[in-house]
Amino acid sequence: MKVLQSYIAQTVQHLYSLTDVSIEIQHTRKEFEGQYTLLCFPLTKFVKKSPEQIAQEIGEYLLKNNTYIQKFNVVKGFLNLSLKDTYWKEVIFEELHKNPDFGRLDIGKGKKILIEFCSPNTNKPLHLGHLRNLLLGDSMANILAFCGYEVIRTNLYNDRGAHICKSMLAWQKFAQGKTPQSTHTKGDYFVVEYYIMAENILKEQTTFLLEKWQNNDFGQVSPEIITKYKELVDKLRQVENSPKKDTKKITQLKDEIKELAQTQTEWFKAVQDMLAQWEAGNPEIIALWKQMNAWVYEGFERTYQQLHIRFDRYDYESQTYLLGKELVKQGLEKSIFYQKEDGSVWIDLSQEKLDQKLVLRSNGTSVYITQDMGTAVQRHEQLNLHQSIYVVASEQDYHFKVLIAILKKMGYEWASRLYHLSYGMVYLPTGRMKTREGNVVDIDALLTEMYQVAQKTTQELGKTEGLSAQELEHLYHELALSAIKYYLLKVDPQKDMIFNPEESIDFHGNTGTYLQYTYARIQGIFRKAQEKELLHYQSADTKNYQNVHDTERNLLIYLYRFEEVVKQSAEQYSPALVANYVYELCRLYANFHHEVVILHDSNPDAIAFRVQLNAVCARIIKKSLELLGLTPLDRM
RNA sequence: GCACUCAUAGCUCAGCUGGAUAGAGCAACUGCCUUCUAAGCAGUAGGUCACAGGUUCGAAUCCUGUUGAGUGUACCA
Repeated sequence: MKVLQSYIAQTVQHLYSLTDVSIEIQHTRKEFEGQYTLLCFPLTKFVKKSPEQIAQEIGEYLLKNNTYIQKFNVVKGFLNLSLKDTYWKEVIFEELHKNPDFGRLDIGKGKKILIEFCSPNTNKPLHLGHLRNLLLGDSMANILAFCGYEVIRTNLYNDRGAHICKSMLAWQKFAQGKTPQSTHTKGDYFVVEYYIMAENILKEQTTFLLEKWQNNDFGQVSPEIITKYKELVDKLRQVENSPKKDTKKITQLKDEIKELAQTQTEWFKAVQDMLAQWEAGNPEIIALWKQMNAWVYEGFERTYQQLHIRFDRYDYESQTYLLGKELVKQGLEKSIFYQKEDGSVWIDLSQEKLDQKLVLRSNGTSVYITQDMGTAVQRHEQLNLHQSIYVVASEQDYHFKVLIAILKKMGYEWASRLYHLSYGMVYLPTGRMKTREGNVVDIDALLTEMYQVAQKTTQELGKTEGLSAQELEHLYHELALSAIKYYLLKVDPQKDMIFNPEESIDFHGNTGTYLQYTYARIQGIFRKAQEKELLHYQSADTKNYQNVHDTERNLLIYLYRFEEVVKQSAEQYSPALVANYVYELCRLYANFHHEVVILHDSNPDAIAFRVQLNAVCARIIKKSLELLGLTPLDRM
């Protein structure tokens, strides 16, 4: 396409003496004859002729002067060009066939890039939301590495804070020394039981307290809290009694009241007390904290292994949450931040339309954003990074806008290269997942279920003769993974999506299974070739092959786009582009496979060409699958 | 209230960043296993690209407004 573009640029220069015009070429739509189409409309601005006339003139010139042009036709302002078989064989096929690394780029050569993904709390098993995060991060890392970047994969564990103390406190009070080992439970599932216990106690105590408050029984509650409570209740009444019922506002106010009551419960105070002890370094608390987190990490590791996802490093919030305070101090001196009377520190981002933002509490402790500032600066200084990518849910769009704006204001030149790879929510057909309501799909359970479906379907089809039990197990697991991974990755990251469990286990149509099936068929051809002793065709000369079939040409054109797709997916941070590409490629292969017989033909040149084309397809599909984090399967 | 994101077939999603008659899969219907894997292929049916304006040779795509949905919103992480 680039070659063609330069030919046309020369033509335009020769015919109209124009140099700096954009030459717009695209692939010809199926309904029309030809493979490439030049849009002549843009040229009408410079040449005082109709687009049809320009198309005709360029077409005639190219036909006369370019060896690869076979014929052309003009529809309105579209110049459709058909290229000779020699072009497909000698230019396109040659490059695809001779370059075993086709698609690999060096746009990231010498650049170090850090990608942070997953970043879970250490109090519950990983669920569907984490899965989308993990898959996006993993695939993005693969794609960037394929583009030449030195990629560092990191996972930031949210391992401290009140939410962690909740499960610790519940364990301390109720576990009677039980452990994951003693109960034969996976660590993350073990810990979440205590987290849920803690949440329930908090809920019970809150409800109890609210009932008392409604009857004006405030006990020892401080006057400020009482006034605040009464204010909120008044507001709620106003909204409820106003003619247009703002349900969103009502639930918001109700939540605020609940939160207020929560802070007055015994349980909440005990949690806060534990957090304070943790921060003070109480050895007993620290030991418990380490123990419980270790259980969770062990559980997480098993899930990562199942998914074939690895990290190069782990960051722990407990080690980074104090970072950033020094930066605030420096920024205060440079008047990037300002201090209020109560001692809290703020930044004014109203010029960026992001309002005022707190960066240090009045008691001098840091908030979430302070920590992120510190972590970003530390990473860039220690690792000499070119860029950082944060794979984090779209709920935090605002947070990352603020973070990047602050770092820019502080004068870090790399701040403009921080990128928030924001991905949309994963909903169930029944709505949003909520731990409390128990409609959470967690990764382990999903994998188990998919494994069973893969097993059942495979057994019903009965095509796995001769495979050992171990090989079968591998097959089922990889099929299950392929289905899930592709299902989540094919959707544009930034869009919210609905995860329909029934649809995701469907193995027909636009699915990961289909991709694997296509790949397995390709490999099947090579097995057959070996059986029939036809493998010598792999290195045979294809120069004499005439009459390239339509399906072959379509494959060549599409295979050749792989490089462009890789580049785009890296630039747009979207594995979905690779996913959709490889699906379309598999469809074209199925087409080819259906239309021509690869291993039987009266013409040996045809067999040679097709066997070699088959090999190129195998390579590009394999690479695409790997970029998405799927393990290509030779048989299924 | 304000900010950001989204709206395409009954459902789930594409649509190469402004190009031709908007594409797949699922679900429904019809064909195709005596040649390389039928987890497949071919076909039928299904659309006011939320709505209304604007920009221009040309708009699902860009701009403005309206409606609807989601998310966030100053001492939680």
